Amino acid sequence: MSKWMNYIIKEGSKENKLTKKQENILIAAVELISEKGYEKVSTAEIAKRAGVAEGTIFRKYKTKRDLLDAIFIPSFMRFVKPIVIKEFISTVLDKDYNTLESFIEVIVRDRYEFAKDETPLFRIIIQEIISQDYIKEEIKEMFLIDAYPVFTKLIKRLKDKNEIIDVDEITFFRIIITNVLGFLIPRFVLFPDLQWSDEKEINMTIKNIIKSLS
Amino acid sequence: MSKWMNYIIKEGSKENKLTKKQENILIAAVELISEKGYEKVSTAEIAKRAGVAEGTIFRKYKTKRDLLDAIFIPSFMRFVKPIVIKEFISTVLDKDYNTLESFIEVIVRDRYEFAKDETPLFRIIIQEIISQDYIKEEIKEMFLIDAYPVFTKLIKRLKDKNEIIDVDEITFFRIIITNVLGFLIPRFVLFPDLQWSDEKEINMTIKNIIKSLS
Amino acid sequence: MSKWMNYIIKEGSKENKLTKKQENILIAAVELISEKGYEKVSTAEIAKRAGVAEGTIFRKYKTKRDLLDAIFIPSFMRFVKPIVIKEFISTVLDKDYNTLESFIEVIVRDRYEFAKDETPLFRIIIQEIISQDYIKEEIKEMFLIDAYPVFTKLIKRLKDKNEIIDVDEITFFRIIITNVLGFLIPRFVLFPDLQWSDEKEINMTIKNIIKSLS
Amino acid sequence: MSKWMNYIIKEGSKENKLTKKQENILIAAVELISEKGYEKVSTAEIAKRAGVAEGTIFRKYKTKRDLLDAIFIPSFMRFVKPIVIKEFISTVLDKDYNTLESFIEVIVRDRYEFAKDETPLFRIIIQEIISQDYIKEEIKEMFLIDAYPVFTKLIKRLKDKNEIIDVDEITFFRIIITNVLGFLIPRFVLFPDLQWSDEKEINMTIKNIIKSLS
DNA sequence: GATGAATGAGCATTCATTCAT
DNA sequence: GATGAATGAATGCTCATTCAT
Repeated sequence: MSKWMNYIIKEGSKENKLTKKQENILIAAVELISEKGYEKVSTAEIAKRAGVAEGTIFRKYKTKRDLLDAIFIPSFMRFVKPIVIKEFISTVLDKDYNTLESFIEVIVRDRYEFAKDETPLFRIIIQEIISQDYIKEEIKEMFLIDAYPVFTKLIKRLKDKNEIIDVDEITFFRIIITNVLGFLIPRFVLFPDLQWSDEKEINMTIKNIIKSLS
Repeated sequence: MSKWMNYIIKEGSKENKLTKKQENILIAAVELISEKGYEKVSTAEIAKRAGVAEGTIFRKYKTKRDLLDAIFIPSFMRFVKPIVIKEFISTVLDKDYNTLESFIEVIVRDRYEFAKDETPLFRIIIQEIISQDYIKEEIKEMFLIDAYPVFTKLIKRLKDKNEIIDVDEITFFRIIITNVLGFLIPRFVLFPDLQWSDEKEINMTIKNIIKSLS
Repeated sequence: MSKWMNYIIKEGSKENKLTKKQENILIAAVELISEKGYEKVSTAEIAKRAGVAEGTIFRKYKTKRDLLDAIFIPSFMRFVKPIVIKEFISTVLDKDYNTLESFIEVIVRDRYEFAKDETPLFRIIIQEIISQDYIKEEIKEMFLIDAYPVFTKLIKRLKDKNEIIDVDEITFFRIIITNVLGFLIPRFVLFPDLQWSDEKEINMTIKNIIKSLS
Repeated sequence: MSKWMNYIIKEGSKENKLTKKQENILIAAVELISEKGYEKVSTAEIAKRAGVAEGTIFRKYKTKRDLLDAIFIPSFMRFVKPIVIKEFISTVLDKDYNTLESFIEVIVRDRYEFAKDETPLFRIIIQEIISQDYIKEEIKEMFLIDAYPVFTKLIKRLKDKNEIIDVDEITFFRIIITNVLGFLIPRFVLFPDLQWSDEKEINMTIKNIIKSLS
């Protein structure tokens, strides 16, 4: 089981400890939804692959949607939050990652590692962001509440060092997101079978972000 | 009605002329599928928005999937083929677009115009490519049959002029696709509401492609 | 076109002359219903094979059932009536077919010829008799009104000649029907592909009827 | 509930025990299909008569056709197999039924008992044989694999005793089938309401078969 | 907690029939 | 008379969800 599958299970278990069966349900759901898409997978199918009765899913998750959220939300958080939360950015800035480049590099590589190690979860995240409008609202809100003030500080600091141009917070965010997803979506969702030189792509993504900002 | 909506309708009418009601069905289907995704839209919903009886849909389109294909296939062709078909590339090369930059610029701007003018169709295309594995196969096949030989010539020519490095055809194709979609998907599908400087993004996309190739 | 297909068309034409298209509809309907059964054939299918528009069928026949009746009723009459109607029996009795055997032979051979020459119509008749309870009522009524009195006379006459035992009219009728259908249904509907010695079977059927009656 | 309705339910229960509701579905289906024919009965109608929700039918039987097969196949086997399987024929031959007449009598009376006790099932069998061509193929195959070799032995034996003429296996089979169905179809399917002297008909059927064979 | 039979609203699809042209 | 687009009720079937055991 992957590191993050493990994390989701642990997360869920803060409130109610997950049984082995509940674990299997989550694993089966991630596999199937990632392969076929949320709408095309039936709860009966998930139950069958998980080796449990059809009703068992609904003991823990009131609805099918709840089950998806139990997968999507922590995955999404893990993927997005580090860009967004105070602690992460402070840490980065306080450390030797004191330049723009080291900061961007950490972000890109971390996102890449996640998409690579947890491709099924990454696929689910992308599917959901595309099809669920409400998620875009959540992202916007999350950005405004959590990221905006931190970004203000960060931008000021980098600008003081003459490392970046005078950008507003939204543009700063957008440039990073666009470049990261612009690499990871074709790489892991659309054309995973093509020949990719990942290291080269990562470096180019980093450089593009920096160039856009400086 | 948009230019390309119009095109789909005209296309269909080569064989069987579409009635006003059949037109309304297509328009309603594009709107709804683009908004909610193919799986989440019911034929009853499409019929209702189109102002027709549910049975009317099935007079023209044998299945719900047929209806989607009648929208998807011509849109997809319009989006992808110009990169791929002989005539287009020959034309480009024979004209004053004789340098790499002019060639790339035409491709990027054309794709951008399509995604901008026909955003609902573009959203449908992306949804389908993500969820339908068989489409990836079709793209691969289309590439091998149509694009590969033309690309060979094009690459040779550009290399002779020292405009590009020594890349194989697949890499050439991949670099273009990745960069174009890496811009257009966040721009029109994921975060259409953010503030975008389209002209700047287009230029950066062009430059990134060129840089990757040279 | 077979003799009896021709007859059905002529029959219908007593009131309204059938057009060529209406003829084609009848022909197509007989073929398809005989092959696939009434329920499994759609009016659209019949229209297509007949080379007419879907609506055309309903100009002549108000409902699909009307169309079947236009085929079934005259076919059925042709098949059953001769046993039942006065004129036929009188004719038979007045001629040199003056013995039981000649009478039975005419009936059996006529029925056989019909089933052989008009197998599709015969199949439709059998299908209908099996599935439509109201037809059994019609047969009963037809028997009581038309056949009963004639049979009374016929039976008396044959009994006077000592050719038959003392049977009531219903039994007389039943013995004939059973034996004829007991041969023709397996022969033309159930197992038409087996090797059959028709002449031998016909003779045996005749003999069985006579034996049952004498 | 009849003996064989009971058997169908038990049969099904070898693998999955049938619930009371599933039993009711089978009973309702047999009644309705026998009365109106498979095509004319809707699953909604069956569900209503069985007193269950429509979805309940499809929990056990994936399709409406599966439901019919669950009724038809064991009924058909019960009706046909004894003529066809080794054990039955051996048993018959080894016992005191050592003459042709006793053999034929067992077959005819068994078939008659089935059609009498399970008339609805018998009606369904006949409907199906008439309308489903693939069943005729199955019968042919079953005959060739199971019955043919046993018939060869049986015929040889009877011929050695001078009880029958020199007939091939197919003819032997056909004569029995034709005569049995030629009695039972008019008796139980077409005109069940006529006055029948069953004992007399059975004897005549037996005699006809013997006469045809000797 | 777990089961799986049962539910019933919802779905895509069919098709006899209508009617404006 | 003929057409064929349009209809809408009905059909077989799916599936998330419930609940008695």
